[in-house]
Amino acid sequence: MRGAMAQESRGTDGGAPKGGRTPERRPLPPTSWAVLGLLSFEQELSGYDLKKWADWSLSFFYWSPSFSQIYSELKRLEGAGYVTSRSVPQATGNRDKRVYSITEAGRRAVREWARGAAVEPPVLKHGVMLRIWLGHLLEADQARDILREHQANADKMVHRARLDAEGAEGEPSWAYPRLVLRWAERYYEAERRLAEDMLADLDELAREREAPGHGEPGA
Amino acid sequence: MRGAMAQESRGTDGGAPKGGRTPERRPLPPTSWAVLGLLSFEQELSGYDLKKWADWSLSFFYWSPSFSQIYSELKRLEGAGYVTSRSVPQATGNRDKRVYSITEAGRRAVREWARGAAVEPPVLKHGVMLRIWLGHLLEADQARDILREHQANADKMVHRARLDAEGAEGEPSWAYPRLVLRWAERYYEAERRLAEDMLADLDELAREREAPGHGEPGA
DNA sequence: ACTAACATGTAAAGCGTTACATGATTTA
DNA sequence: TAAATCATGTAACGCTTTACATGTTAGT
Repeated sequence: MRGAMAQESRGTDGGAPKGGRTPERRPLPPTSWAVLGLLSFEQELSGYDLKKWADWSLSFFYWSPSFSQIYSELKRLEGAGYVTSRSVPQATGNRDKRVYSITEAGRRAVREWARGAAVEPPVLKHGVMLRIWLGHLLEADQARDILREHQANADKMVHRARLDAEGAEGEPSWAYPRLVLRWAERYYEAERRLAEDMLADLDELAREREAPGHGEPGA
Repeated sequence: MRGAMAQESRGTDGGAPKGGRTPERRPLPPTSWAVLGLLSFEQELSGYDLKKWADWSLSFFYWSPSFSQIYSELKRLEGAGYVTSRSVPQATGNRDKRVYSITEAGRRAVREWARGAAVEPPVLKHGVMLRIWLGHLLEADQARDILREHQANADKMVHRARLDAEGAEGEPSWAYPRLVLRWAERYYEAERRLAEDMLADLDELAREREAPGHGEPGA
């Protein structure tokens, strides 16, 4: 069974509801748009491929998905009629592969989302800053150690983003992803610099505490 | 007897398990540490107060909590024995207020967390960059519009962080929060600058597309 | 012989937001 | 008289991660 001619396309029921009540008219969550967005570049991708592409570019500024989330997003998108899939038997006796493509409706939907969405401030969850913010609970010099480790992490990201951006050179269809990877490179450089500034501020704070009585005379 | 006047302290059962099996030995989620951290500065705070303090500082780099989350976190922390609460009757016929304080066990726990947690890369979810990344779906100049609106948002954040940092001046116990607010100020300035660089890159991309054939000769 | 990569999924549990519910006081 | 502030919570829902389940092939 399961694929006479490597085809067996499934679930193109989406779009129009079949029952009396609408099955799901709620807007898709942002991560769905990210997956659909990935499919708007390439022809056919498996869940496994999608994870790789996401790690290669989206992970720097948006999202580092798990396999399980990729697969459930694909199911959702298929239910909405935004992607179709077909099963591809593997030559090597390995498990069959299911590859996904964006539909015309899907392409229209991402385009509308990308054009019409509101400009919202980025969401940042900075655990390092949370710990510095609790500096009164740290031991002497521990804030410094945390910041230096954070800088090392930022350096790694700079290099990764640079490599990935270079990998995108020459491909005209990746012009925008390349732009964003360049942005990411600079972003993590900025993180590094900001940590440097904060280290200087910590020094100043320590100096003020060693020599009290010099507190701003104006206040 | 732990308070007889306007007291009614509840839920100090935490710490040691009462049944045969341990009720919850899982580590607290990061947002719990954020709430406990807030309580490590001030003596007694209500859920409402906590929200205000969180908006004032944590919201810039970590978390902008909802009331419902604050209240459920407080319940969790009370169950763990990290905070205690007492009810304070309001003079004005308004609903009673419940104020929370950190316990010694709580203070020890946050301290250990702040000192021992791993340095993890910050989590960033940048919707603006996601849309630029999908630039091939946008209309001409739309990427630019998005970036400029993003810059305006960043400017607002710079001003807010500056004001809040100034508000923290002179209070020695807020030295570290003030440091982090200064960091936030510079962070949003950097966001602004990065958007400026990207606008320049977009111009360059447009020029390359108008005058083709100049593509890097070395490749 | 082991590890990494390929390949896809289910189940459970926790995190977090949004909507709902209630009501007094103060300020415009 | 309308809105904002003070004040606390429940319920529902949806997003996300983690653990589990399974098996082949290629490289070290």
